[in-house]
Amino acid sequence: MSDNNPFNHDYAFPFFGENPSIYGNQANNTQNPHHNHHDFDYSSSYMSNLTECLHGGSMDHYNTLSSAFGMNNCSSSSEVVCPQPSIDHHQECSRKNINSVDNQIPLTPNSLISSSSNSEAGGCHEEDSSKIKKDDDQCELDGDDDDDDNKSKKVGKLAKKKGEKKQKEPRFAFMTKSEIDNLEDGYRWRKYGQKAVKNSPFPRSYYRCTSQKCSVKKRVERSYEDPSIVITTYEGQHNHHCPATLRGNAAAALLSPSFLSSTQQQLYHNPNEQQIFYNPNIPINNSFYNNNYHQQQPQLGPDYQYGLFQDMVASLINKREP
DNA sequence: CGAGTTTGACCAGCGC
DNA sequence: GCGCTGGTCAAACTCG
Repeated sequence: MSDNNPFNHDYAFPFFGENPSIYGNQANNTQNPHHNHHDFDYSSSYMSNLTECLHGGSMDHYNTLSSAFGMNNCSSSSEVVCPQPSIDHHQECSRKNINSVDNQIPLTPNSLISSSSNSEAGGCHEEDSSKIKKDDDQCELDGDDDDDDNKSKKVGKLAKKKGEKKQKEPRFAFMTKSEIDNLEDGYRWRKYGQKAVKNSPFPRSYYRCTSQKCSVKKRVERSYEDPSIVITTYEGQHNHHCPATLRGNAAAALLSPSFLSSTQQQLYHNPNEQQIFYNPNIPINNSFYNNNYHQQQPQLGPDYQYGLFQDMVASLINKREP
């Protein structure tokens, strides 16, 4: 499959609510982010590059989006990043002064984006390929292995291809202020696991796309800092159309699976959700939340655009469909 | 009855 | 090597 999807990388999305107070703990906050358009300052190059992305242009998408998002080219970043948004990683990285806001390194351009290649940057967590390939392994084993007892079969499965490096699936994560854990994104998901998360009272749920041959997974967990925020991490790319997509809606078509992952579609399907994008490779530091997230603008530097991604998409839709 | 969920067990990776 | 943790499996269960 050609990499048509500019989100098929571990992109960072330096978009934050420009009015951070809306992410506070006011339960009755229903502010519509679309009311904030007048505050946006999308540069022309920013918009044109992004529009080109939406058109599926021939530009290198990585650079395009990076440019569109006002990022420097960070593909050669040697920053040590944490691919997991989990709390222990945040704390661990914080202890080690890795991308730590405590250390006055608040999401610098280099820390905002990890290598678009599959080479890990030697982070504090490196995933193992054997797990991701389990399904394939199972198919292979099912073919050449009769019914032994399940346990030995399972062990053999897991032991097979041990040591192989996995192909890191593209990940995309975002936070949504919602009371609903499993947000509707148009795709059908089967839950295959739930785990308690260290230092968090909220469990993390694991979902897999129910479509055959689609290996997309997502994790859903609640922020322990702000229980009203749901953190959803998508992994992989759907190889099929969204069952609930289009419906004759050209705007939805713009955000169809051929271009956007379910994550972005959710932007469309849930336009009233407050969403903040973040790079799942970057730890979310407590003090970052406390100092930047709830109380003031994140200090990302002059190259960064502030705003809600959905506003940006809505703006593009309006441009394309007057 | 099929699809989806729950939940305990298992495994791999990592730090110490 | 050991313990901890994240991720996954799969049997049992629930639901429509």
